[in-house]
Amino acid sequence: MRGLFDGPELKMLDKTDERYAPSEVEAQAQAYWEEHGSFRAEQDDSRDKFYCLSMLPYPSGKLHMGHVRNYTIGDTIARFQRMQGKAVLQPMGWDAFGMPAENAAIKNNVPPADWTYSNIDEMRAQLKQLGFALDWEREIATCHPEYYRWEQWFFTRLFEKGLAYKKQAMVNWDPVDQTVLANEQVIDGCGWRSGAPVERREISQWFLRITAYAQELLDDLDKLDHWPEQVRTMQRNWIGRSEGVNLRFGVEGGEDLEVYTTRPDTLMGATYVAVAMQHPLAQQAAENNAELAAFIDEQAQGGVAEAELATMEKLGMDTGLKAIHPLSGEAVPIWVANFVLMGYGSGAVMSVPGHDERDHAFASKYGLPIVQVIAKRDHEYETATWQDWYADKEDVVTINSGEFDGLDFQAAFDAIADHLQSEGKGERTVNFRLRDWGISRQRYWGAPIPIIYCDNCGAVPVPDSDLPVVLPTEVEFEGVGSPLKKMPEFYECSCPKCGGPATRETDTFDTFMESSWYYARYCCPRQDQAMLDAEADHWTPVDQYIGGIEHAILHLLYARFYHKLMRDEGLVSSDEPFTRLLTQGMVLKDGAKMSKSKGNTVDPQGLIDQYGADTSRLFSMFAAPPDQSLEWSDAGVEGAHRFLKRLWKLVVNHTAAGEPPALELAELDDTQKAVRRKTHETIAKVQDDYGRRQTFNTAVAAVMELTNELGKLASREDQDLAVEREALRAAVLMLQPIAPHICHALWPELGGEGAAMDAAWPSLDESALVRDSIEMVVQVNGKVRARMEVAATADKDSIESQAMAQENVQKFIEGNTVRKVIVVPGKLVNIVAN
RNA sequence: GCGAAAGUGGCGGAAUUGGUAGACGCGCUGGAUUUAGGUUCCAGUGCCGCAAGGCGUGAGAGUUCGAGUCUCUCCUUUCGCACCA
Repeated sequence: MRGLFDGPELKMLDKTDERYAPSEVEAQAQAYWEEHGSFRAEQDDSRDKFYCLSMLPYPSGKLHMGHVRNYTIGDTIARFQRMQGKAVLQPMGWDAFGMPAENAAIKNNVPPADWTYSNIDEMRAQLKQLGFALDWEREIATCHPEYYRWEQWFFTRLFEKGLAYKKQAMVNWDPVDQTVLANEQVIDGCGWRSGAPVERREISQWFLRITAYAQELLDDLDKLDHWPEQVRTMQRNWIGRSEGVNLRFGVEGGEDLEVYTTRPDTLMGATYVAVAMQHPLAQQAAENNAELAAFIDEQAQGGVAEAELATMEKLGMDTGLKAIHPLSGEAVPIWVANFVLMGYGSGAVMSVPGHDERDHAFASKYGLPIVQVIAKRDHEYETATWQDWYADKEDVVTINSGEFDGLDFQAAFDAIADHLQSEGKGERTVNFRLRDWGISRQRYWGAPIPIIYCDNCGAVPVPDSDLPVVLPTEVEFEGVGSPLKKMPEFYECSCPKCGGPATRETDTFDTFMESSWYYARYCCPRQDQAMLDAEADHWTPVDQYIGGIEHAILHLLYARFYHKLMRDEGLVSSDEPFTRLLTQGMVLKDGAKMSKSKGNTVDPQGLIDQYGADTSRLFSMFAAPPDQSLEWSDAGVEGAHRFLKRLWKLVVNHTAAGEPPALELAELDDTQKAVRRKTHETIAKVQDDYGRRQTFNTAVAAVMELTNELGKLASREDQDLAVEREALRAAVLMLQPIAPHICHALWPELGGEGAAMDAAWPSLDESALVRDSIEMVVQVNGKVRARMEVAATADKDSIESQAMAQENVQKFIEGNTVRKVIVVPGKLVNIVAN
């Protein structure tokens, strides 16, 4: 079969060829776009800018269906906005650092860089095959020194500002492989390779002070009114602002013990204090207590993931030390408990077993005293079970609290906080659940942390002139520890301050560092004099961001934080990086997430080869709304393909009937008017679905309805053809964002000027929407009993009387009294009778 | 354990502001075209019932003239939990 086009110029279809041949259609369309630089983004002050961004992929090998879905959503929005007249930027790049490259290196004996770059080449080719309107001139890979150079530079700025600092933090330690494990590498408490029980171990690591921005990160969530509410809620909970009191228990013969509580009103119910195993008091007590030392040792087993810590059995042991209660002056025991985390607050908590479930279970287990200090107002408080003792904040009063008795929550909070404050034993504090961001990774395939350690000068940032600190790519990879630690040519250096012998940091950055600012770098990817420039400020913030819901907290919070850091460095002027967010759902097969380990993946390449890019794109947009999970279906793909074939044939048959005359609105019969109304209803709906609702599945359904409607134009009168032409032109333009190749081919057939992707969105004729009459439903007691045609201009009274006159309505109200009639104009009438 | 979602025919889903439940697609059934398979086209298709009608959105309660939609309780599934990306 010969091709439909001889070259990238727009050509008319061969009228003898009625068959839809996606591979040829798609190759021709892509050649045209390539030739015309159709995807290039340029600043154009005559048009509004629109920055459409999909989360950049990790180059793991080949595209998977999740990628196809994500980038089709992004491309659909980008192409739609372009048809709305916007200057659109849609870039693409690679989140190229990470563990899988190291794992592949160990397994296949390939350097991580080689593996990564060859994956990028493969995936780039696939993205091009799918016809995404990406500006490839702006492509970046985060493993390029030209990219991470600026991240290193920015880190040294943060270091100077005191926003980057070092402290001890817990990691998963594999005692056999002598290496740090990621949480996902800890399987049932054991290392994934060695199988050895994992230990919790503290090492010195770099942190970014995200807590300094906690309040702003929380407050600005209110500005993000185009983000899904659940994402904002999750971030709010993650930041976890609470108001409470930092208070101090005295310790006999030692420094005061500080605890944080949000419930100072229950302070009189604190019958013991629990400290973390790494707390100095615990360590001190263990020195003279072999049993306690053994307990602490034993509890160091296991991983550091919060889910693991939160579900493990709550165990503890008495230190033998006593704390002095700040109100009562009584001595209460100090216990070590495995659920108290050194990293949170001060590593110590006051325990109120009368009103906290976890404390209650712990106290019951170890025979510690339980005291009730809150009761529900106006109730007998001697109740049978402790759960009835009320830890609520509403409608409660304090009891058993001496001078603080009889107060409600807020009064007790204030009275006790004020008392502690005046005694110098505590102060009101705002606390956040959010912890500072640990950015050190003991891995090779990442951006080197630009710090030099000098015995005289301490930690010294690498000077700008020495950046980037380039990661060596020729490495021996054995899988035990980072290769950088075995490369003196990398870590041996001299101190930038004093010139003395010094050692370079061998840890690398968390890969979230790269993905926290790439969106800004796309705007000026080749800028070699600065991290960002004016073009970055022109395009940012991103107008539409699309990515997986799994990034709802970490990535999105880090990127928001980074944006504020860059703002405060004068690099951007906005407060938030992403104006609108769409979180796409997962791609499932047989009800489970597609994954290699489950063996239920579908290779998009096979789909493209068999059906073409347009069918793949159409299916992924039609099968489910974008923010919900998408259930894979081979039959559904067939259905999408069938629709494209039908569309192709519709256009071929239409053009075969000859060139239609101009529309003569006055001459249209009722059928023609109805089809024309459908056309314009569809334009209005699809525009709303693409733009406001972002429900692409219903947009496709609406276009399908429109093409189904064309079957009603049975004859081939001139005005039939004119109405059909208008409908088909609209259908092709409305489908262009989703199935751009076939629409590119069909558009000139329908008299379209230029390329379909450059065309303006079809204009809506409001007058075509006008109806003479409307079908309304008549209910009796909420059940549908009749349908009737009502004049569009009818008032409520005439609608009501028309409804009452319906034969079936009379039948159902017979013998009853009509109590009420509700008329919802244009929709229904409900007659209440009994 | 904590946080966030989801649950509607045989299947994916629709119902946008509390107002006709099941749009659109798949599948299935029947018919037409075809030598046949496939393709394509037409009609039907929530369940029970001959029909009239009744029932029906995970379960149970509530608010309302009216609830898939709002409130409460419960069940199930999925996602995230700070070193996977």
